[in-house]
Amino acid sequence: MKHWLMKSEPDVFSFSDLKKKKTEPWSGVRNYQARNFMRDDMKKGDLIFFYHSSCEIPGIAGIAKVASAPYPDPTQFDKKSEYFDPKATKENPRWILVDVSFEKDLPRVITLEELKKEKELSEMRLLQRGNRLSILPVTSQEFEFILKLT
DNA sequence: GCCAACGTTGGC
DNA sequence: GCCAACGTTGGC
Repeated sequence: MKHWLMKSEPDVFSFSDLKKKKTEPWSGVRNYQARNFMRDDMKKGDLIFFYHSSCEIPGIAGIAKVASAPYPDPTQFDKKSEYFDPKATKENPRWILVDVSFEKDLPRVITLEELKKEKELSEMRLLQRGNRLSILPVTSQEFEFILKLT
């Protein structure tokens, strides 16, 4: 099983929003690398760190999981959506997503500040310079280590 | 195929 | 609000 970290701005869609809704299609990803992770590497049941970005206290807010196989992001076909892509067609969809579902709460938010302090996490993708990807792989070792921080 | 210009991300 | 870093676009 692979592990992931997915960023979301809590003002737009927070971990508690996911908990309320149970499952959410991860629409709106418009970056090829992030898309490829969802299309090629994610498997139903993979565990996800749900990360809050661009907010007062950035950090990992909870655990989610991949809840579907990959399928075309419907917002790319929707002219009224801010994610509409005129170059995408039903025959040739450009943007692929998976459903993400609530898995479990963490005892507390694990802050970015905290993660940065851990020597064991110095290689973590999230902490590398200039990382802007909204979906990142997390190694099993990193995943287990971070769980123990709570 | 190169690269300058521009837009976006996200921590601070 | 600032700005570093990076992705995308489009002219050539």
